[in-house]
Amino acid sequence: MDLIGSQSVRLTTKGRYAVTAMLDLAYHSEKRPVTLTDIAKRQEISLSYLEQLFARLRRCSMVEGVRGPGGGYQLSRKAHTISIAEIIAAVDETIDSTRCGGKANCQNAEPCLTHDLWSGLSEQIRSYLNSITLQDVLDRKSVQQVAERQDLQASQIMVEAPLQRGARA
Amino acid sequence: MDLIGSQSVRLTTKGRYAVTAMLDLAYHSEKRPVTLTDIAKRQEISLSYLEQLFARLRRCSMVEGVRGPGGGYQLSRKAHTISIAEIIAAVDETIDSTRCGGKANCQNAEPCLTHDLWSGLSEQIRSYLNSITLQDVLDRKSVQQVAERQDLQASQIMVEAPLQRGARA
DNA sequence: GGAATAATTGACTAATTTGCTAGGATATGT
DNA sequence: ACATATCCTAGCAAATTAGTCAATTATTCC
Repeated sequence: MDLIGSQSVRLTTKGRYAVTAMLDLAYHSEKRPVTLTDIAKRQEISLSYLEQLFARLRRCSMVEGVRGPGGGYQLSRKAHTISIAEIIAAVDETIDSTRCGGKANCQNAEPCLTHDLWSGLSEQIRSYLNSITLQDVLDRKSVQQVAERQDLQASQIMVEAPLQRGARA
Repeated sequence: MDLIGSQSVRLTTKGRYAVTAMLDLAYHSEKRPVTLTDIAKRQEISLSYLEQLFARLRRCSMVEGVRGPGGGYQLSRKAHTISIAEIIAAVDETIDSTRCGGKANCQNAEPCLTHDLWSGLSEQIRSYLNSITLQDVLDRKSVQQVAERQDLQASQIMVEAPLQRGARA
C-alpha cells in the first residue's frame, strides 16, 4: 500500500517508459490481457526492454502475466489504486546504498545532514506523485485522444509490417 | 523567467546536489559572497563538481561569481523568485535531442505520440516543482535547524583540518 | 500430441551520464 | 607580488540506460 524505504525520488526516462507502458496497459486491458508486443509497437519501446520493466512491475505485484496464446499482461489492481510514484519506484529500485541509506552513519554520529536537508523536499515530491493515480491520468481527455490515435496507427502498421522480436521501430 | 524548451523532468542526485548547494548559498550569502570551498565543506560535495554545477547555474543567471579574495558566489535574484524546477533544469540541461525534441518529426507527421502521452503528466510535475521556491524551502524550521548545525560542525572541522582542493571529505 | 503463442529468465553489450580528479588560466583584494 | 577565488578544459572510473540475444516454460488452438 505504502512505499517504504525508497527515499530518493528519481525521475528519468526509465520511469517515463514504465508510466507510459502502464498507461497503455490500463487503457487496453479492460477485457483481455495485452501483449508486450502490442505495447512495444504502440509506444515504440524495445520489447526486450519492456520485458525487463514488467518483470519489476510484476515483482511489485502491480501487473500479472498470463502465458500462452491470448495471454499478456493485466493490472493486478484497479487503476485508481496505483500511484505514479509507485510505478516509478518499482523500476528505479536501486537499493540506494549510495552514501548513507536514510538513517545510517554518515558523518560524526549525526545522521547525515546533507540528506536531511534534501529529504524534506524529496518527500514532498514523492507524496505529490503518490497522490496521482493511473486512473487520474487516464481520465484526461488528451490522453484518451492520443490513445485512440495510437490504436488507429498501430493497426495500420500491423498490416504494413508486423513487428517482431528484434525488429526496429 | 519561464523555463522554455526543456520538457522532460529529470530528478536525480545531480539535481539534489544543485538544490542543496543553492539552499546553502541562499542561507549564507545574506551579507557577503560564499565560496564554493565552504559549500563543499558543509555539504560534503566535491569542490570541482560544485564548480561545474555552478558554471551552469551561472550561465542560467541564477548566481553571480565574485572573483578574488573575499569573493565567492551570490544569488543573482531573490530566493523567492528562484524555483526548484529551475535549479534542476539548469544542471540537467541535456539538450534533449534524444529522439524527438518536443514538437519535432518523430513518426509519420504526427508529433511523436509517446511523448504526448507522457508530457501531460510531466508538465504537471514540472509546474509543481516550479511552484516551490528556494525561499519556501528555506523558511522551514527543520532546514533552519540543520543549517545551524552545519555551521557549527563546519567551524570545528576547519580548526582540525582545513579542507583544500582535492582533499577527501 | 504438436505447433504456435507469450511470458519468463539470464547473460551480455554499447552508449551515455554521473561524479570526480587534475591542472591550469584569469581576476582581484591586501 | 601574492594569496584567494572564480573560471575553464580535459580526462576518467563507475554506474546507469537502453537495449540485444538466446533459451526455457506455460498455455491454447488445431
